[in-house]
Amino acid sequence: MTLEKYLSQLNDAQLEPTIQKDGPMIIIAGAGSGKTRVLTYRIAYLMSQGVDAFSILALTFTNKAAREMKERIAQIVGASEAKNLWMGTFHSVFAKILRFEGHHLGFPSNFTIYDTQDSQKLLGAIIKEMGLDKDLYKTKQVYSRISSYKNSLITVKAYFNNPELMEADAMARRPRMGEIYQAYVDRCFKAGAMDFDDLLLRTNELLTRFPSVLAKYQDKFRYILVDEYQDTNHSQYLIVRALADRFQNICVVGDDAQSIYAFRGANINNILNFQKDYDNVKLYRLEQNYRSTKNIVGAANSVIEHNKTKLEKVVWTANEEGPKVKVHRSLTDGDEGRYVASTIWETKMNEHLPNSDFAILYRTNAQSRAMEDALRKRDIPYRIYGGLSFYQRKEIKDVTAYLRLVLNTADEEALKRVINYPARGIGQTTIDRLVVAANNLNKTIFQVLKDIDTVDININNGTKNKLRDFVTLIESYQVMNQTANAFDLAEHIVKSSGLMKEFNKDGTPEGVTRLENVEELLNGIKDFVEGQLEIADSKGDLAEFLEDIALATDLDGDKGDPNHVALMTIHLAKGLEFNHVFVVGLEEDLFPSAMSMNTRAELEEERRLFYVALTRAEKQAYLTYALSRYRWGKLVDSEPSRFIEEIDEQFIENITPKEERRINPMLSADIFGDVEPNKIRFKKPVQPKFKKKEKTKPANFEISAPKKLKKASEIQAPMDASLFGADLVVGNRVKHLKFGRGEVLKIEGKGTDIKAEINFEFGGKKKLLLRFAKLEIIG
DNA sequence: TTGTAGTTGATTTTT
DNA sequence: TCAACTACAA
Repeated sequence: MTLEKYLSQLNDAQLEPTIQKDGPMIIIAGAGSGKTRVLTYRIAYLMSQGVDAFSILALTFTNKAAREMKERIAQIVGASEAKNLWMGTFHSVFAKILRFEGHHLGFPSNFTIYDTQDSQKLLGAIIKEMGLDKDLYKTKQVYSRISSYKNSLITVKAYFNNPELMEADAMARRPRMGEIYQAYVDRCFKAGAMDFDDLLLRTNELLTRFPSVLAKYQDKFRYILVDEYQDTNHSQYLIVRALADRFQNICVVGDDAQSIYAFRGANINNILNFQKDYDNVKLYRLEQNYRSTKNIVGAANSVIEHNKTKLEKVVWTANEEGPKVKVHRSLTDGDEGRYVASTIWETKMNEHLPNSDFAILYRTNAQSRAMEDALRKRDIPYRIYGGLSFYQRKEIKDVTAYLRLVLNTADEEALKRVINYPARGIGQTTIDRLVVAANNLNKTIFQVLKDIDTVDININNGTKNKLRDFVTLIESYQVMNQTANAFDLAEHIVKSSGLMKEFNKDGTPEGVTRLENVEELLNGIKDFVEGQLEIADSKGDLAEFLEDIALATDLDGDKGDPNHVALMTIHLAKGLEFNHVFVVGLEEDLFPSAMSMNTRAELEEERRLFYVALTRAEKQAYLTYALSRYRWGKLVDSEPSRFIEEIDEQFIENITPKEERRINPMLSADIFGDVEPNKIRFKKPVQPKFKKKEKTKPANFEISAPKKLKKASEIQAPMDASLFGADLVVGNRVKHLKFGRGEVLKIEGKGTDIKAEINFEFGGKKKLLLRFAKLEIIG
């Protein structure tokens, strides 16, 4: 397909910014208005106009968004050209640049990236070393304080020059914040480590202090595109400004109504004031929503109307009206889960939908449990996104800490993590003394370890021997790293360090899972090494792998069976879409969160978050809430969220759960008896205490549903058989969205259950249900 | 120095 | 509720 054909898919509003080649421009893109399409086609268009892929920089909010966009561009311009684009998150792109240029700032090219955990551990250690009260200086709070300094480009020096900031900290009874900040920055520097915020802050430092470096990258990135501009913080804003300053070919895309990261420093003014930052800014609006039904768009619009701070725009849709947004009330969070699970079950069976058409979105990760339990009872496959990501699990961090240390022996957090794990008889006292010695001598801990014989330190000879053994161990890994690839090294480390034995030791189910996770990590390294070898200028070495995982999120690398219900926080769901979306836990103090109701700005952010949630839905949105919910292990009463009330009534339908009345006559009489069907009562009802929430569950409810379903699928079966797989035979070559090309090995089953075993290029042999798998026959 | 029992405190969101 | 940290005994 030619580029013209692609461009012809766009409407006028989309086409204009797509082929606007030069100059500063801003695209205000409403939810579901096809902004990703505009961005990808625009990049393809630029390349068709002779712009070198190497000089295009596209910054996205997640790695996943970057990867998907790159894939789509590859389809248009070819993979080899698309490969040369600079496309990724702010963090990953500038981490790469810092590896090249970090030496200007005194950082080694193999610097470590500290994750939140590393940073907080280091801060905890510093607070302890300084002899401060840990209840007053809570590591989490100190960390977020420092993070916000960094995001606002307040360096240690700037901090001490700013009496207001110092006073604010003193008022918060933390007068020594500045010293902690200083110590933290020093220690990171000495460890050859940068935290997430440093990746941006140090980039700024690099571009400001070294004009030649700035000029180099200004000249390189002649066209800059920034997605999700409403979520950029001050630090990111300055980087973009600096780089775009020379050619001013800057295109930012965003939606102020979807700004949901102010809590971590995103500045909505970046998008509101963009037109003031550059001359002759072209403004485009994408207001037609292609994603959702009229009812969903209408409901979302009526909610966001309540916000005062916003850019004017009218999101509309030509899509069908669709069903109304359904609002459901439950007694408890457990009932809420059962309602969601049974609705998914019925809908997917009645309408023959794959699990992947459904998503459950919530405000806090803790809410996933009730949903999980209910889905598991009904055998509905699901996947939880976010939460504790794979790479943050203890056993994974244990392994990667060894890898980090091999690469960068200055990495203090990695060293502290592994020096006595598995146990080697090197205790806390010894480590404390080592840290003190390292600080006094201005050496890294590893250097002190290497010089343990000459350093004046109060450690007995037995322990010294253990320390020497440890040094020898790490150095042997370093030698191996010279020649072996990342996989062989990692495997060797897991076996020889005693980690494997340690994980093997306990036979508990958790221990087994841990082992499996380590195995998965090793497989991941193997895949990475093999994948990287195909890329020309990549060695497939350890450093690249570590950088990859340091910046990876759980949303990345969506492995396994793709046909599952998605569970995630609303924040994670941004940019995604699903046919059926359940937004659960719509209760005051939960959503909006109790911690975000102090100021109008905070509440408006919660409302934008709700707007994002609602606009994820294509066909049907459900809003659910419970009258009481377990929080902190206690059953607490809750009121419906104000956001439900804010939706224009014409777009919603209140579902009165019949089974609630049936099994709880007392309830229907006392509480709901006088409620009209389509009206929700917003006064807090007098709540009888239900102790045994499990027992109140109607027993026949779960049994009746599957029966009904079977019938439905039987009726549909003959029709389906003719639709799916009829023309697929063994030996066919097929193409799958996720697994790529493959060959059909076997076809089995009949009716709706017709399955094919296919050997894919990515992922190997898979059995797929043809009624769900969207296969394209290619030969 | 190690292991365990008991206590605490956190649940807002994440690159 | 539960994980993570602390204090204490061996």
